[in-house]
Amino acid sequence: MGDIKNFVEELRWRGMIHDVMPETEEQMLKGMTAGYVGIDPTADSLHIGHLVGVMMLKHLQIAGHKPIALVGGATGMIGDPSGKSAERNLLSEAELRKNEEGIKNQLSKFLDFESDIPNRAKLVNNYDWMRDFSFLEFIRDIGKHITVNYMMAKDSVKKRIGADSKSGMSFTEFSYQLVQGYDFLYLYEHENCKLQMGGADQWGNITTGTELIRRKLGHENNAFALTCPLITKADGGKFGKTESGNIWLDPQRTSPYEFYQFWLNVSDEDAERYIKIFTLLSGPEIGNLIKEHKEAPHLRLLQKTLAKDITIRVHSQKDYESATSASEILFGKATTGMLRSIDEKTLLSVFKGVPQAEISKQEFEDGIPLLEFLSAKAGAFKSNGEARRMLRENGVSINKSKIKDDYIISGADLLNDKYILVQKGKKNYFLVKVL
RNA sequence: GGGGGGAUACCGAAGCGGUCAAACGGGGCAGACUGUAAAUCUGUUGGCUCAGCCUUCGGAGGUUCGAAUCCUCCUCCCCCCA
Repeated sequence: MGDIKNFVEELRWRGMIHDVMPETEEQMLKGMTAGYVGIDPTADSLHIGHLVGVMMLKHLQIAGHKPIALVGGATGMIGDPSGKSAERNLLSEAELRKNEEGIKNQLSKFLDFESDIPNRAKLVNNYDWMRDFSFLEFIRDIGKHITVNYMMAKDSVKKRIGADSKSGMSFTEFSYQLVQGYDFLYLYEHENCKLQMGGADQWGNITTGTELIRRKLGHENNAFALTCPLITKADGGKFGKTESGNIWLDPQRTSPYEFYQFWLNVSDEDAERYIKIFTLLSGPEIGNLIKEHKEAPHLRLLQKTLAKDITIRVHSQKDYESATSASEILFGKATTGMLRSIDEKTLLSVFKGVPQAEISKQEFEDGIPLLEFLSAKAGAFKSNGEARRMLRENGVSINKSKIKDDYIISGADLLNDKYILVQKGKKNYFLVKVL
């Protein structure tokens, strides 16, 4: 340890810097510095949108600095107005604590909280210091140092107060930046934390913090800010969302197979950016990968490398392997015949991440209308109408063979005597088990 | 407290007495093309026992042969003045 690497430079070549406060780089080179990222505990799991912040902390630790993950128990009860057009629902304390627990577990896959090193990672919850801070104390000791004029100048506020705002802004939301700013002040004083990082949308909130530190503690007290660009998709869509919602780190919410598939499906353009952000591969390694990928784009080396790296880190080597073998069977040249030749154990492991449904043997033998089977039973469609439509569009397969609306499900369709594979389009699979 | 504006399907937004299950855009889904990519093109996007029927346009009533469209009351939101 003791070796300090150039943290800012590392993030820079990875394209992870949107904005840095002047002299931040100098500070980070002086010696071990603590830096933090705030995480909203809106759920008991992180999703991949959180991953950028987590990676920043990871790089911070690698560079020899001390990462602090701040779970925003208190701020999470308020809701950050940045980037939101409407106020959010408030969370109860019980929910917050449960969420904190889940987040903590996931973070430890990335950060070293355990070792006996000086820059061991630390997890804090701002609820613990905000809880007993009375309103009167707060406005007297903190609110005093920041003018409303200053707060109103922030984009996050202007957007909500301007004429085109649709819902106005509550005092609670308005106070948000000050509460977050106080977090920074608190960590500065108690953890000697001099840096706050976050997404580009956090710049305003972070600088309220550095401003507060300067005004309350005096000008010799300098705190720093660094933000990374908001992760986007080349086509303008939201990063980290799919039809079925967020991509979570929790395997209960997003199976390792889906997780792997998400990264594998990233576009070429995005893959080049993502691999720098979400893996720890070195510059030269990434340069080579990009070069190789361009020579044979159809092999999708970038996507595969990216997906592998993250899946193993978040899940495990084993999960990665079963995800790839499942992908192999589902997207490879597999045919109905091949499906039939797979033994039950393999079949089940392949479809571990695929939605499954059950149907009784009795019901099956009595004969079941195709539409009902596809929608109500298999769960592939929300309504019979949708199933009908998809059949018309030639988008439904059973056991990898396209079917028409006059198809009759029978015992001949059973794989291993009890499974039927329903497929909607190319990528959506559903496994029905006949018991 | 006063005045004005608004609430339409996943989102944005038309419609202002029948031809409205509701234009248009975005998003979603599917098909073609491909590399399980992007771009593009096409179809589709309330439900059903689907060429017919049923339930929808903030809520409750009313006018009318007929209402998302008119009237009354209610709820919620925004803006301006005090």
